[in-house]
Amino acid sequence: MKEPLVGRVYSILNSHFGPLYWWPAKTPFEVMVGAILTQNTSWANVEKAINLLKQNKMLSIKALRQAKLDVIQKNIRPSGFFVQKSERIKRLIGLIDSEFKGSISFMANQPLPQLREMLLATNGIGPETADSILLYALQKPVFVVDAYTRRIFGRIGLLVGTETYEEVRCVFEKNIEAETYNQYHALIVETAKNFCKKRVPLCIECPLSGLKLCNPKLFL
DNA sequence: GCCCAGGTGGGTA
DNA sequence: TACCCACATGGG
Repeated sequence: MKEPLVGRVYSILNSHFGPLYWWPAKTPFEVMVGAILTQNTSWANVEKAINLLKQNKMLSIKALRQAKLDVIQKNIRPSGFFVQKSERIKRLIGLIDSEFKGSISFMANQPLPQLREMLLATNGIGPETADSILLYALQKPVFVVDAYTRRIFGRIGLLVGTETYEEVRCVFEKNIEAETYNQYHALIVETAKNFCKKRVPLCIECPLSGLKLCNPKLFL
């Protein structure tokens, strides 16, 4: 079937970009906040919000726990959807406090299935946000599926577009090593940022024939 | 001025 | 299940 392509694409992208050391954040909690702020939002706008939070010494679980909603909203305004996102940040902190003693390191020691279930049960945390938190903040072996993943692998022909989130995640998790989940998602985002808007012709080596397939009508 | 961005949840048929 | 829509800012 087509699935071995998942591993092949990883090799191609990894040799092109090299290690990317994701997620772009200094602490696990910063990853969590970033994961909420980036919901349907360009990273450039998220960075503005993150920088505001840093400037105002708001980017800690303690500070955001104490902060009122309207204060959080002023800080995260550049990332858009700031009313919803401020509530989502509060709910995430509420989960950490009520279920994990307010401790992210304690949270990280809990088993993956329960963690994922609790995150998904939190209003405003869907599968992508949950998995970004699990993988990049808590170091759990989960592959993150995002719009870039669907776009790139749709163009390649590996996805038809009707797959559910869980179906796409399973395709990746079955075909690559857990140690590469972190780097692979980073490579996908990097690829999309570098190529999708520039309309670079799709070019990939066929794993069976070893021939390079170039389709000038298909673009990443 | 228009389109889109590293989603999510709620409503409707 | 399969669509629709609201949510909001900032860059191209």
